[in-house]
Amino acid sequence: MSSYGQLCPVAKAAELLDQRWMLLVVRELVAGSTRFNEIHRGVPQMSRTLLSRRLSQLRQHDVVSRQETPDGPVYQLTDAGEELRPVVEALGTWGVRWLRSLAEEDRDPAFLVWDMSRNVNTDALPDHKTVLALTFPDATVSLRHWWLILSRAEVDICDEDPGLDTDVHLTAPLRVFVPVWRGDLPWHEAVVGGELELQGAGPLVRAVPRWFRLGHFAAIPRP
Amino acid sequence: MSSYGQLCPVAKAAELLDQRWMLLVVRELVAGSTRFNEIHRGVPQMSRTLLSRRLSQLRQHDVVSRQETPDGPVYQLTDAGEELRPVVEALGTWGVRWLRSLAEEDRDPAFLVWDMSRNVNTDALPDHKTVLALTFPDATVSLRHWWLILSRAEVDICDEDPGLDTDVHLTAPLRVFVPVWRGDLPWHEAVVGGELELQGAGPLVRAVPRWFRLGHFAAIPRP
DNA sequence: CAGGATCCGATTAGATACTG
DNA sequence: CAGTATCTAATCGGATCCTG
Repeated sequence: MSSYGQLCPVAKAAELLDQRWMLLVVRELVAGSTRFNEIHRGVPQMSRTLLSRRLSQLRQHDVVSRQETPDGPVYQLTDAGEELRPVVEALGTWGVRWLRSLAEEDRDPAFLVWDMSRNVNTDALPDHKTVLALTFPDATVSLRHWWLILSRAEVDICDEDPGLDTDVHLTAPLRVFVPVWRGDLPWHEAVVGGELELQGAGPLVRAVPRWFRLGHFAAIPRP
Repeated sequence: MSSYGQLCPVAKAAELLDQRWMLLVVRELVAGSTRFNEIHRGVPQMSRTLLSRRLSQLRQHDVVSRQETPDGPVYQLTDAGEELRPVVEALGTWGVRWLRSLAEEDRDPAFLVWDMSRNVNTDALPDHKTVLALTFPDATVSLRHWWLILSRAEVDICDEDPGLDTDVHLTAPLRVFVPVWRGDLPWHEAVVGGELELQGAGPLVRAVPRWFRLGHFAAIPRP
């Protein structure tokens, strides 16, 4: 956290926030994660050691508070932290508008599914527990198959067959589904193009697109 | 510029922007600097080598364009770059509200005077060329004395006596003047407290505060 | 689950010298 | 003025192992 030696508020803010992973940790907190492992699920490629350091730094600057509870520590944004929301929003808005090209390694299925799980439109779900199987044919074998167990109470992610009946099976290459999730490609266009397939009972299949809100920045207009 | 391996727009934007000095370079461009050395004057502690690298990266991502002119190369924000303004604004707004404590080394007189020079309210200046001498008693000897030569056409900075008649002499420790410039301490309060002194003809002295707009984020309300 | 301590390797920033 | 090339030194992040 070496200093820039400048009095400018941008410099002082950057000193804290431009450190590696820092903005993504803040993104997770802004998104509502509070537990250490919950935050880490949003930044799985970050080492836990570093996450710990970053959280300490945020606490030192009164951006985050930490409270011990019977269930373990809970991290929460302070008033100062809450006001970082516009920063993250501005950054994401800019990113989705102007940084369109994604490298292969950016299409991490683990993050994608985790992001899906926290953008479930619980109101639109069927009354009963529903199992949505996901297959990304172009992903590494170990990251190719996922299951989302959806109910109004909670959403579970499995990376191995949970042994439940699958209600709907979604198959699409990451090359297609990631742009859909980011809002670069309309859902129906991917379906018509034949690259996004849905199998299951008709009414359920038609309802699937409403089960999710898509990624946070999908609705941002593009240049 | 190693990748975060995430599809999230915040992550993609951070990959580019969270690199050391990057946001401050963007700040300079947003502030209107276009020439290499002009940009560097805003980030004097950054090595020119690194500034060169950062500008290349910004060009690679179509944030900045570079045009050869008879006077030399000119850097300008593209449409994408122009849209980084909200990011810098959000960051600075947050910084000035929540990061109040400045270390000694953050009160760099060189940056301060440079920032003053580009926040001159030319409309409020006297008709004739005016020399404002600045003394920061608590600064290192070599950074203690400055002169601003103010006219409606241009503003010049000198770090040694230009040999012109001084119209107004401002004396204040950085410990006081930097908070004034950041908007943490009202100008008149510093004067009343006796720590900000102005010497010169009465009408000129009274006009000085109107010659500057103060730092860009000085007017942001504080929590 | 939630980390702290340590060590090592990769990155990368800075200094220096050089070019047109 | 406006950079580039190269080398080195310091930093930082990740992996590993450990704790309660």
